[in-house]
Amino acid sequence: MKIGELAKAADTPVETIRYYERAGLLPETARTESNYRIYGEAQRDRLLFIRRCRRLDMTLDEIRLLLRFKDSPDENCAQVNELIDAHIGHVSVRIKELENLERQLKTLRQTCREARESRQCGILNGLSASQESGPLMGRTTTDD
Amino acid sequence: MKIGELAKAADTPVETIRYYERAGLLPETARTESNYRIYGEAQRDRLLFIRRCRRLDMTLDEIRLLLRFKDSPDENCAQVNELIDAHIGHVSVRIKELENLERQLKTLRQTCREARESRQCGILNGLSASQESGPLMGRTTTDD
DNA sequence: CATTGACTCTATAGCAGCTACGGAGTTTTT
DNA sequence: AAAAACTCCGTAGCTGCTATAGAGTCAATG
Repeated sequence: MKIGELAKAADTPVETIRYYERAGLLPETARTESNYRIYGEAQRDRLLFIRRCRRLDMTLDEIRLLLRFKDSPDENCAQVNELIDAHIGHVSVRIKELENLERQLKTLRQTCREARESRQCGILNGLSASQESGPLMGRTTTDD
Repeated sequence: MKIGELAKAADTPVETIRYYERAGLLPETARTESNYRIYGEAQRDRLLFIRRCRRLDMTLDEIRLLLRFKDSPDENCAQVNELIDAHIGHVSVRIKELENLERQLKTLRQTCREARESRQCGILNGLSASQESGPLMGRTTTDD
């Protein structure tokens, strides 16, 4: 199949497929006389694999590693397990960070519940650092 | 103060300060005869404001908007409130996405609890898409 | 007073992971 | 035969920095 068909089959923009080739995730493939790329099922499966990993938010580097293991089925997969564990670790750290953030933002939002002049806006004032102590906890101006 | 001192005062790399200037977040500032940037307290506060926002994961575009309101204290701050609400929305969406991801990754991880040959690795096989149905739920090879 | 070291300047390139051009050639459809 | 749709390549853009290179400036030391 040609690149456009592959693009459809894997729901991936054509540009991205070429990008993956350049990035070394997809091998350089056969070409027609007129220099069009031609793909087979194996390549499509490989691309689907990549996309699946991307949907799990893996980096291209991580995916490269996984592909190496796929390409050498005799090797021991311990590193794959490690990678996934590490990835899970990153994700859960990020979740905690974002939950923290969410809490801070909501607290901040409380400081200006209604529209008013910017100079009195609790949010702007809250962001106008003075003490770097708590996570924006020190209330400044409030509605109540 | 010179840029290096400001950098210390706001715990921000010198390069980043210059970057913020180029990006229009910090105004072009006065210079010494020898073309060194000179900053006052106002600029330092502005930088601290920016950094505080960044720690809340706001984009530079969002921060630019907030700065506009800070710069015109007479205006109504409704848009500030909107921005924060929208930002909270983004963050909580992202949290949900990541929680989903975490669940998927953990499920995937279960499919290969011990090291073995790559060809038998439940993770690699699980990622080797076949049906795009569930969130990687279809168990393939398992340890038990 | 000369030299070293720390600082500053600008301009430019790099990171990730694409996305979007522009301009040319090819293939398919009408 | 002409038009539409596809493909090619190279390059530039996005975000928010970070890291060079090469030059100039300033403070402290020998």
